Amino acid sequence: MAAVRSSVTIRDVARVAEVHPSTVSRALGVQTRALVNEQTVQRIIRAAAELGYRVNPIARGLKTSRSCTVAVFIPDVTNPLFPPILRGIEDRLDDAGYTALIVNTDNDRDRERSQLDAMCDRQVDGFISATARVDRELLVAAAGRPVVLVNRSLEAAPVSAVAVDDRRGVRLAVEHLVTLGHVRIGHVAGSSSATTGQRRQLGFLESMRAAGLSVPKSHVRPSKAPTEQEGARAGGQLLDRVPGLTAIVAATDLLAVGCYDALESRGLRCPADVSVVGFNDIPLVDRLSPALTTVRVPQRQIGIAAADMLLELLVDSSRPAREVLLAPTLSVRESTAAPCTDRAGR
Amino acid sequence: MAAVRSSVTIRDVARVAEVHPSTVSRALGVQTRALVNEQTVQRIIRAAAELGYRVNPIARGLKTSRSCTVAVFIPDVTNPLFPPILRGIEDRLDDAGYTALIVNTDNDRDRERSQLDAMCDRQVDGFISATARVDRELLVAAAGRPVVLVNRSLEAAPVSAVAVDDRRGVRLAVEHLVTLGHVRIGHVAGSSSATTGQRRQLGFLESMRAAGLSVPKSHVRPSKAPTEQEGARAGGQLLDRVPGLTAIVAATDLLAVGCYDALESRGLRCPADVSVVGFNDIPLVDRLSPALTTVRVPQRQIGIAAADMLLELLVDSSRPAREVLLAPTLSVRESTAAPCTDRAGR
DNA sequence: CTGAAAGCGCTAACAT
DNA sequence: ATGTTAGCGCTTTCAG
Repeated sequence: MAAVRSSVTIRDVARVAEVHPSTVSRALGVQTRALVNEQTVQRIIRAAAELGYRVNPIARGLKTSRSCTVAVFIPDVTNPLFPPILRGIEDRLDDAGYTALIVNTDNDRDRERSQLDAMCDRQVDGFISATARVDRELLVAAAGRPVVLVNRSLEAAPVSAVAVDDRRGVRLAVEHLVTLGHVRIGHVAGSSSATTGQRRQLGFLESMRAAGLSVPKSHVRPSKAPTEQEGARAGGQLLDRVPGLTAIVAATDLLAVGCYDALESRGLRCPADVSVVGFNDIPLVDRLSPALTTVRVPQRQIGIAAADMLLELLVDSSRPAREVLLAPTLSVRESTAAPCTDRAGR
Repeated sequence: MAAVRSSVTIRDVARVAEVHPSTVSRALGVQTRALVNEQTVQRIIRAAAELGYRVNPIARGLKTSRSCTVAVFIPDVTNPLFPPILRGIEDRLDDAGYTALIVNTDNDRDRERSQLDAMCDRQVDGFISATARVDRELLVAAAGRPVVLVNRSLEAAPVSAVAVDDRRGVRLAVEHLVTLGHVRIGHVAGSSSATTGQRRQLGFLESMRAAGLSVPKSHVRPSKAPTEQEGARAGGQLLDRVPGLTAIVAATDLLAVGCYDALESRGLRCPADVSVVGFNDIPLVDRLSPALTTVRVPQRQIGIAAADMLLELLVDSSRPAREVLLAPTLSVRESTAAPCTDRAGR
């Protein structure tokens, strides 16, 4: 009972249980337990508990070259998008006895490369990557270890992935605006080098068309980074160049917040003059003024699903790659309203 | 040059460099390099590079019982307070060749205990803990490995710690309010079981006294958790029970946001009727309406300092424990203003 | 069903 | 300055 910490080895247990160390190993392993007499198993388990034995994963890892460890690549924990995903991943991995090693890449290619090497050195059993850029070579470098992508996908190679259904999310936003009576709707697009950015833009074009609305090129403005500054810049361009614009769908909450700034600096009000919809539903956007209408993404579920998928691959790495899309919902708040019918110069 | 991944061992390098494996080990170790002929070192390094050799930390760890790994305990990554701290820790540890293992404890005692065991099993070299509760026994269980506390301290034992100077932070807030002309100032206190909660409350009492202001018991309301709900509850009590209250210092941003709710539900305006000050300066509080005046905490610096401290201890575990307090600053925004001189029933 | 033996890749005395 | 030897704690053939 008394858990005497540290350095009780398998040999100590063997001595007490009066068996050979290898028998202890067998008795304590879930897979191999069947190979040993039930009586003996009990005796060994009792001895182990008595001594406070705990298996040493390092030693085991050296022998088996498995570490029960998974590398998780994200751009930056500090981006409020990722903590819930991370939490989901960690909780799930933890249940399965795995530990996550978090790597912040800042979307820096060199950093990604070197950390990938470092993680391989540490013998991680697999990878979950939520970074914007996923080079084929990185996957190759994963050296046959399973990889699950989050919010990204790779056309070039069949890699398992989990993501929110971006197109559906944008469709919810557009349909909401259309129902309110909006016709001239603009899109502040995310980076086109990110899968999410591409898909959300595609979703925007699709659902506008489905609603019978035209989308001249000028209605879509790209942003370089999902920041308030970029949102203000791109949103501002939209406002300046599209006469009669009454609504903006932003690819990201922070971009949407930037649109607030763009509106304010032009003396326009939200939602009276222009409605704004965000994407992600990060903390506190429900308390802005106006509270942001946004597409809610089940971040934690995404993390859980990604971890589940990786765990499956860890058991059977031959499983075919598949992509899971999770359904978003729309949180309607104060930043969207019916368009004002009588507008001055706009 | 060609980095052939996987399983190039020290023996392969030895073969190519035509030396004994142990010489390779010495030549590649920073500490032991001096013991071997410069020429030989060069030859070995070249051979290693050629073969794409990478040391196997698992094997090394088994031998040295060091893992170049550090466990970081936080309540929850999802709390916006922690990501910047985490980032600071990870960046610093990474520079030193260490990897952080993040544990979300949810302030759950059992979870903490079991994870502590798990981390010991994984042979972490040290601990950084930012959890609210730090039991002595946990430290004991750390089994002699160095520990650094973040935003916490332990009277009972001499443990190294890094934190923001809570008292000074609250003093900045109180002095700001006093300068604006406030006299009846209330405090929504954090959990008294957390060091930060205690210190901020102490700081409040101190600085009120220093300003010559009285603080009846009714001016301080405790909260059970740093959430908006608790802020609304405790802040509401303050508003209901303290006639003529014109300002609230909250122990946390989220508590402050809760105070916004309490004000609104009573038909009071911020800052016109009551000023509110928060603590931490988490993302987006600068965009609330009104933008929250709050004590800015150098989170990332705290993380960096904690990692530095642990790294020192890792080098020399006999270093005496010390506590480092980092200076906060005040971000004055819109939620504070001079008190209204003519007020109706309040 | 259990014991014996070997070895994962590395390091650290000890010897030369 | 380098080689020899032993072994970290565990798993896994292979025998019995």
